Amino acid sequence: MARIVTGLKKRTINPQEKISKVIMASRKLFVEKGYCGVSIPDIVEASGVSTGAIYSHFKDKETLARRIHAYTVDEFSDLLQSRLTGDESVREVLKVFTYLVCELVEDDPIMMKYMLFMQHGGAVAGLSPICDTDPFRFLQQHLRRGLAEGVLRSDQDFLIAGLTYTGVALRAAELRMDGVLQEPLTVIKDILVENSWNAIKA
Amino acid sequence: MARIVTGLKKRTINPQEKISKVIMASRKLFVEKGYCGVSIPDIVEASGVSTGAIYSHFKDKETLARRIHAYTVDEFSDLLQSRLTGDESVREVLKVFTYLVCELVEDDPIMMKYMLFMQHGGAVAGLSPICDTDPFRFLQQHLRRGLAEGVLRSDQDFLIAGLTYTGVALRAAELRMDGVLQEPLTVIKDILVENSWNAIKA
DNA sequence: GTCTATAGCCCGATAGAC
DNA sequence: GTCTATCGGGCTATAGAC
Repeated sequence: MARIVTGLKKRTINPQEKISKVIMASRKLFVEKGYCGVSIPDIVEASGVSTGAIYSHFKDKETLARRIHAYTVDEFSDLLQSRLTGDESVREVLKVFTYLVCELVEDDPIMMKYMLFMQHGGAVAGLSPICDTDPFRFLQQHLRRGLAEGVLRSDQDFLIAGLTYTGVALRAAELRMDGVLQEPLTVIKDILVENSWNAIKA
Repeated sequence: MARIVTGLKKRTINPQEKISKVIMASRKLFVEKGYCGVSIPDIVEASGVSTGAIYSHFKDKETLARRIHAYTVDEFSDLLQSRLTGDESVREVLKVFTYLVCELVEDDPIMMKYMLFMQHGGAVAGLSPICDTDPFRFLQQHLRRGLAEGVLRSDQDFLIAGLTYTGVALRAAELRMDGVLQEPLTVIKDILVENSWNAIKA
């Protein structure tokens, strides 16, 4: 208690900090090796949090995976919302999405890889596909509006328009993170915006 | 050659048949549960081939995974080539690709899921990203030609044009296989062709 | 809440009969 | 080539001291 020899004490005070460490460290490991390829001892080593502490905060490994999933989707959703004021045109909203993806790929590739790759290989059941989460539904709303306003080609429905538009940036993200694309996406983001808009515009 | 009395005999004669059974059964399992989520006993049960027989044909589990990878890439490449005569326009080649993806999603979803999802979660090291394999390189060649011929917008390089075009069909495939898209891709393939061509055309 | 130690389980890979 | 039986190892999750 009163003993404060070094700053080390602090670490034991805040459990939230440990939870956060575990989530970040294991998200990184899951992205690199897949859910089943990561053991609890791996997480202990990478996070610096002991087995006991991990199990005191997460019921089991699967629960931890679900928390990571929710955390990441929320993070992406918040980032997208923070870049919008609410009165953008459909075209502008979509552009913001593409910019965000391009910048995340370069600034936080772990998070982006998780978004793109983690869902699949359904070792953990019941995770909603990333493309069916809030931020993507949000885009769909705007695409409905775009169709109603007549700025989008009318032979497609909003789902097709959405997948077409987002497919371009998301595939660019995949190729960049697989090392196929040498150039940072931040350099080519405007070309991607133009390509994907041309694909769906009226 | 020598006549065989009953069909049963054949099974023990041909080891290739077992190899094939193992590859098909484990590809399906890998797609469903991920590499690490599938045990050898699982494969034994699903394929009907015993542990010993599996290890006599594949050095270890990782080698099996690599054989599946190679088999699948070859299969896709062959399918693509079989639909081409060699004197199509760039636009036609690309259309053939999109059609193939759309039809595979409906006819052989396991194979298509493998193509899309399996690479990631690199439990097995040294697998070339699916987007960096023969069929995709082949498309890139045509896109170079398209740029040279001036039918594609000239501010993009062939890699960007390629990822843009293929991104549309591949994302449609993802969403369809995740259950987000209700309609079979065979129904919307022409819209996808039009969208993706509009994205890159001059 | 947090730690270490360990119980109990199942896996990958092999051995040895056929 | 193919089978069954099994070994050693490493995993998840828990127990019990602090």
